[in-house]
This record gives sequence, C-alpha cells and structure tokens, in this order.
Amino acid sequence: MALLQARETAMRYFRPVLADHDLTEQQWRVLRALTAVKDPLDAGELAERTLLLPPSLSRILATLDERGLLERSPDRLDQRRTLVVASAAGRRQVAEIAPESERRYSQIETAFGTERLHKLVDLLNDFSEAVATTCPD
Amino acid sequence: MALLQARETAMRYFRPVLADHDLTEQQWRVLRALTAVKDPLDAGELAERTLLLPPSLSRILATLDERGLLERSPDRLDQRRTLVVASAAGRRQVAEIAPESERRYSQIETAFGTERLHKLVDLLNDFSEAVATTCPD
DNA sequence: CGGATGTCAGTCGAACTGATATGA
DNA sequence: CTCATATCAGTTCGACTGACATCC
Repeated sequence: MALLQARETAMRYFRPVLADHDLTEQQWRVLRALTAVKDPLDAGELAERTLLLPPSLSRILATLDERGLLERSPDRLDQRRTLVVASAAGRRQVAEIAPESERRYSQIETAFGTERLHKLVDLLNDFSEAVATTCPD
Repeated sequence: MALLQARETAMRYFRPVLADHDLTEQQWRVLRALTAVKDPLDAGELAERTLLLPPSLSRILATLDERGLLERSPDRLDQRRTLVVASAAGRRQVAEIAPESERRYSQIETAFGTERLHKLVDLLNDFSEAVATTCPD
C-alpha cells in the first residue's frame, strides 16, 4: 500500500502534464525509453524497459506509429525482431514535455530532500532486485 | 520508474495467490480494508483507504456483494451514505488467503532485511506526504 | 526440428468523465 | 438552494491468455 500510495501521489502530479499532450502514462514511458537512447531498440528490450507486456506494447506501438511519433522496421540480422526508433516528431514531443516534467520532479526533490530521494530510489532498486531473486519467475 | 518497478516486482509475487481465489488486486484491497476494522465503513472512507475512485469502487462493491463477500446498507443517520461491512464469507475468504500472503511477505522481509524494509516504508510514507502537501489537489 | 519473437484476437477489469437521484 | 454522496452510463485503455506466423 505504501508503494501504491507513493506512486499514485507522484503520478497525480505528473499526469496532467501528459494529458495536456494526449499521452497516457504507458505511451510516455515508451517515448521516454526511445528518446533516451540513440540506437533503435527491439520490441523485447523495450517491453522490459517500460515494464509492459509484449501484447500491450504492440498495441501502444501501433497507435504511436499511427501518430507518427515513432518508426518500426524489421531487424536485418534477425528478422524475427522489430526495431523501434523515435521519429523527429516523437523527439519533438518529448522535448516539449520534458521541461515541465523535470520542473515538477525538481519540486518534489526540493520538498522531500535530494539526499532522501536518492536514498529512497536506491532502496527501491535494491528491493526490486531482492524480491526478484527471491522469487524467480 | 523505481516505484513502478518495485511495486510490479512485489505484486508479481502476490498476484498468483489472489488469482487462486479469483480476486483482483483491487478486490483484495477492499476486502482487506473491510476486515481490518470491526465497524462498517462508508463508501467514501473505503475509497480513500483503498486508493480507488468512487465509481470504480462502486462497481467492485457490486460484484463483491453479488459474490456474498460483503453487505451494503444505507447509513441511518446520513442516508446519503452507504455503509459496507465484510460478511462472514468475506472474512472467511480473507482468513483463507492471509496466511499465504503473510508467508510471502515474510520471505520478502527476510530477503530484503527487516530493518531496511521498515526504513523503506517510512520513506515512502514521508514521500507521499511531502508530495501531497507540495501539490495540493 | 525446437525455441524465440512479435503480433493478433478477444476478454476482462479498472480508470475516468459526465450525468443523475437522493438526501443533508 | 447548495453541497455532498453514491451510483449509473459509457468510453477508453491496458492486462492478460491463447493462438499463430515467422524466423533463428
């Protein structure tokens, strides 16, 4: 419940920014993951980084593709794979949102404390790893 | 992302237990909230404690009511309010799941460390409060 | 061949908006 | 009258399962 509460409280703060640009949380996660790297990502890698199930990602990629925010192409070396890359419009979209997003992140950081925020993130990452290793899929 | 990852990892560990009893996360949160108290809760209070929006809660209450896991009745003093209480079957259901749920929680606690887990929960609660006060609804 | 990869089809539950009945 | 409370109606979206085509 503490995890849920924290995330819910934080997202209540960010969601309006995304809504202004007609993006859902999940779509935003995909665009962020894509613009964070220069090289294309295959769908599997993208699914892991965005914590989305492959079928869910597939649908999201289809809609973002229709909106021209990314491009998909088959991998030449391994043709089972689909490579995904953010389009110019996609990067523009992210660039447009990022400042406001980072501004709000900074506000949270200031209110909660830089030190404690880093401590929290570290604990969260350790927690995820501990649980994942304890409970293999 | 760290928050999401942590919660996702943890829930991956608990969801199978709930699935065995045909309960979703949200339904489980409602049942837990109800069985945690002796007196009935009104729908609004319940929505806050379970972090569910009132319309979502309404539907969940309807299905849990149909399954006989809880009972709804109008508040006599304020007839706008609906009071909700877990039925005997509902409490039985929770009692059936709780041991396994607590067993897995203990496993996580052991793997991650009791000390650190408490520290994490404290930080999360502080975080929620800090963000909530920084960003009024 | 066996195994991996992405996608499709389809179902289900919850988020969310807007409207509404009822009562304080 | 107003405000609050709960619910309804309806839409949208992602989670999830199972199947499948494709390719290594």
